[in-house]
Amino acid sequence: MNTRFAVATHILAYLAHAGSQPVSSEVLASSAGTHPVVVRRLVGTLREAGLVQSQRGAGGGTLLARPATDISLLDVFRAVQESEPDLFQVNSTNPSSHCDLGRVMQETLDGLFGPAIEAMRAALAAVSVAQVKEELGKHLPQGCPGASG
Amino acid sequence: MNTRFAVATHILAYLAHAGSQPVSSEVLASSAGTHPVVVRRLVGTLREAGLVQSQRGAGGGTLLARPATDISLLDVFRAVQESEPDLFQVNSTNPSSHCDLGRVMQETLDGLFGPAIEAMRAALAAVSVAQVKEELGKHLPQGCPGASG
DNA sequence: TACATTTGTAACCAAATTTGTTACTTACTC
DNA sequence: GAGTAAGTAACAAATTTGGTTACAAATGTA
Repeated sequence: MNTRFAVATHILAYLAHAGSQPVSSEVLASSAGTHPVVVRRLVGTLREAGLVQSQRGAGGGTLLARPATDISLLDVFRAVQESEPDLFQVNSTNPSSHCDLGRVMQETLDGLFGPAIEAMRAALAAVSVAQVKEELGKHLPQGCPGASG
Repeated sequence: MNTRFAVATHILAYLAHAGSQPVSSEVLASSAGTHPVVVRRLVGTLREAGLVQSQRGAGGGTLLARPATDISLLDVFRAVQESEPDLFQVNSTNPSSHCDLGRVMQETLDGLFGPAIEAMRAALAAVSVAQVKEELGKHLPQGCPGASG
């Protein structure tokens, strides 16, 4: 199973809530239910994508690189899912010897799956990390971090 | 990488082309560039989903269980992708101890990702195996199986 | 009946992926 | 200098995936 996308969204929603206050990998890991090193790895990916920035040393941590309203779930998806969804990939290492049917099939599938991928991307692009934070706030019971504000 | 969806579509397009003539797993495997047993495994899944039917013994093989125009890529996706896309799953085995944030996050993500999944499903539902076959025919160079008809 | 063919399926292996973990270096604050 | 926290390499365990062999069950044909 692949939890990186969900964990990344979790982290970004948390950072959105923390505002300009850097959050340590330890705190993020505790909240996301994983290991600090896993968080740092993931944060590294998000940093390369320009979504967050980090500060080393005492009092350091990670914070959003731009407003939460300017980060869409599509940005997160692109950053974390190294390639476009591999759901639609043929076995390119073993092309059919006959007429290179493998390549033709790939072309055909690309053309037919394109709209599906585009539709999903559009839907993801329509949701921002800020919205995720808002939704989280609504669902959180009172007395939890973020529930009040 | 997960090639089952593409290989399944490949197989179904081939069967659509073959019409009422059963096709052996050996032929399908050769065309899809994989192993006959892999094809039989996949065909087994498609059979459970009611998309194909098989005949054992000499002259046996697999054929479509209903017209290719009545099999959508969404049918294939559902049959082959055992669960809904796990792209959007949180690490449920390790929920955040504090306020069960993990569960709340899952609920929130489900609500926000829902439209993305629905959009992709709708796009997949709009394409039939018959259309895939047609597209393949267009792309195939002359002299290949299926290029003429 | 005997035989060839083909599916159904179990079992196993190798490769890749994912997550967790330890350990260590680098950088920054006090 | 001491303490804190990120960056990163390395490794292990679990899971997934695709390929392969082997064999039983079913089916058509001589």
